[in-house]
Amino acid sequence: MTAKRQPAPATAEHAPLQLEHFLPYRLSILSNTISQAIANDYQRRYDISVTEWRVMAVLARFEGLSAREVAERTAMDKVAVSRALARLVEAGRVSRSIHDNDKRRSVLGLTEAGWAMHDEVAPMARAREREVLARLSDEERTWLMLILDRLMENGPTGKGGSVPG
Amino acid sequence: MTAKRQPAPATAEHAPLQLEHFLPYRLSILSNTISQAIANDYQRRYDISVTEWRVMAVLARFEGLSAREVAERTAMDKVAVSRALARLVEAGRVSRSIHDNDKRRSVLGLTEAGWAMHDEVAPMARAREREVLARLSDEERTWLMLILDRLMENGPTGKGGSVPG
DNA sequence: CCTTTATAGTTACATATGCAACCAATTGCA
DNA sequence: TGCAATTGGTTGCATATGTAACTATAAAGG
Repeated sequence: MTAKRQPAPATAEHAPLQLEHFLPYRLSILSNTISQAIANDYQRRYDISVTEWRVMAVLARFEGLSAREVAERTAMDKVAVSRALARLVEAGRVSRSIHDNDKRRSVLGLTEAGWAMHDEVAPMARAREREVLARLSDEERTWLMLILDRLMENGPTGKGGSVPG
Repeated sequence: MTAKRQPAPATAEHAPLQLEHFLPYRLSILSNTISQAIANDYQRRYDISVTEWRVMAVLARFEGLSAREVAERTAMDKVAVSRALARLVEAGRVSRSIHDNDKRRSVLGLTEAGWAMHDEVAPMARAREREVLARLSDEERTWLMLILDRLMENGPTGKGGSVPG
């Protein structure tokens, strides 16, 4: 009959991770929960996924990008972008034409309907972000931004490229 | 060369999101990149996924948990845990028996092989974490921990507990 | 020109994940 | 007891995502 629930006796020899203090784990929980909370605001209403929304957000700022450029700006891979675009074009939210001087490239932009949706979702997303940041003091917010900049410069692992794969 | 991509003319009227400064987006990139970097260290070598590793990490600290308790401690849902356990038991890394007084519950723990793997992977994971944190000053590290605590207390959206236990 | 190599984007397949329905053991309570 | 409600866990199905292979243009070099 072994002891009940305490940290396993093996602890001393094995030095297990404390997941709840482990940075990657905490970031993952935090990130998922926040993104999910925002997504809930629009996913059902507009039948759109997070990746699709990100593509729209980029196209709202940069008119006429190609799919590859969208991939760069969203840090998504090109397959994900391709699929998101297929759905968005199908739904009439994004327009796609072919580049004049390079028939491989597409030229992308939001349609009227795309803009209409964007103009409803963007403020909701910003509101959620404010809600989260409201839990912090001014000082903490300043540090957070600084720290994120630091962690992400040259890619989060410092190895160079981001999102290894 | 065509003019460098400017914010679309529509910007003024539509106030698009600046994804690269949007907290949820940045967290998501950072989190994925770090987790992926760590996962690369062990995924191929041991044929194990991030969720499986998390289950093992919890079982390394708490011997004899049930599947539901593992789910609580990892913030994964019970289906994910069930599937991770199926693979881990199959691979001989986790032992599963039935609770004496409640035949629904399983009683889980690492096997010899499980411990052996754990003892190789845990130090690598910790090393990666240190690598990331090394980009910050002592002061920044302190703030980061504080800020994460703050953002995650009562669940990241402030709506309800998400990492109980 | 013709061949080689690179680039934009799509498709196919295999795996992962989320949700709902489900089975079985347990508990609550009339 | 006996039956409804609850809980631990698994399974099925529908989606999502990553990797590699593929098509089509384009660029580079003989």
